Amino acid sequence: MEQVVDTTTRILDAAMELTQTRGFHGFSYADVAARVGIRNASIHYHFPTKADLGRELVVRYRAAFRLRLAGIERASEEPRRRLDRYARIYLEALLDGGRMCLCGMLAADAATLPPAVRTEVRSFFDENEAWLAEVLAAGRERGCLGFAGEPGTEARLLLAGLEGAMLVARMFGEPDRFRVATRQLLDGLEVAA
Amino acid sequence: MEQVVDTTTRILDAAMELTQTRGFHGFSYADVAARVGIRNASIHYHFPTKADLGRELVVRYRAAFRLRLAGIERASEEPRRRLDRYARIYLEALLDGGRMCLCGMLAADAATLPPAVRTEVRSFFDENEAWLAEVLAAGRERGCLGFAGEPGTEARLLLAGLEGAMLVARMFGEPDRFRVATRQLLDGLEVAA
DNA sequence: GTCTATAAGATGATAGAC
DNA sequence: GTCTATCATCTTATAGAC
Repeated sequence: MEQVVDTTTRILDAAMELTQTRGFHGFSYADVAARVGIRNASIHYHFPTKADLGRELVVRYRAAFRLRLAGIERASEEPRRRLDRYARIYLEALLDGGRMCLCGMLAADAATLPPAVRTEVRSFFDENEAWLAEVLAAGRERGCLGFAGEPGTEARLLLAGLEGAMLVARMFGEPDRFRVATRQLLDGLEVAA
Repeated sequence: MEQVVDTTTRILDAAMELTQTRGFHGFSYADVAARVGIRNASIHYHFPTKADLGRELVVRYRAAFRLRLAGIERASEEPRRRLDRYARIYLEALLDGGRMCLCGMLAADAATLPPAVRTEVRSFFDENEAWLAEVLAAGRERGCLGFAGEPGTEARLLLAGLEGAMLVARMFGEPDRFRVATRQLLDGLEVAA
């Protein structure tokens, strides 16, 4: 019976959960080692420095997000439904042990982040804003979504709203706050009948 | 020539700036000591533990906010203008060395926060949501603001939007992102002519 | 790939002199 | 009130054996 997932992946899984709940400086190699069941020093074989680990964390996160976005596109044509499913990604993190969005958490750590990590986090926001902007633009063109201004700025507002709602909901340990905020945020985009 | 501000205040000032930019675990007593110009150990005289320091930080922040809210109420009767001024408080932090809202930052640290600090942070959000809810309710009653649902839930969305917009704007070092988001957020509350 | 051992530095905190 | 000295502990990281 072989290990289903390799050590590198298990390290990333543990580090991701720790980063999402405690922040990049809120955990140590010792915490990761304890969860993976190896020794502190062994992690350095897979990720020489914490910056390397952090960078890989976001690279993988971005890749996973791209897959989910592609999945959303396959699952539904309707812009509003796509936005619902998008918001659900964040809700799932919140329900999974009160996790913050990985990049939302790292954004809080911005000032102390290794430069390579910061670059990746920025790319995450750029990518997601671009995707949301396209969905919003398509929705307006179809006449099912309505908003003032550019799709790009509306996308930024939406993403910032989701991150902020996560942040506060987590502070209270009330995922429902996020649910309510999301509904309100997306309902506000519906075209008035 | 006496010291204009006492040491306790100067410690709080330094610790606040560090918390807003680096997070609660992103600075040490040594960092504070260096900025205040005293020794590491001297801080313990004023704040025995870091939890004490953190708690006082939020207590003072809340008091300062209450003063600003009172100032806004004196400065303007108009709900929309009150919201503008309210958002400006956060913008000022962003422009002052890229500071996050103290409690927004601490919300990211929620999982690792001393219990006493967490309680204070929650109170900050409760207080501000209540104030915003009143402004929103008054605006709707006057017919100058419009929104669906309860003033309380709209207030939460607004506050979460501000926190999230700060978080992302800071990540990019672009306060203008916050400015744009704020405008969009508040314009969306204006009643359609 | 994982281990033990170890380093060099930082961390929050305390005791006691001044 | 602030200092020096000291503490136990934790941190990231490296060297070298297995």
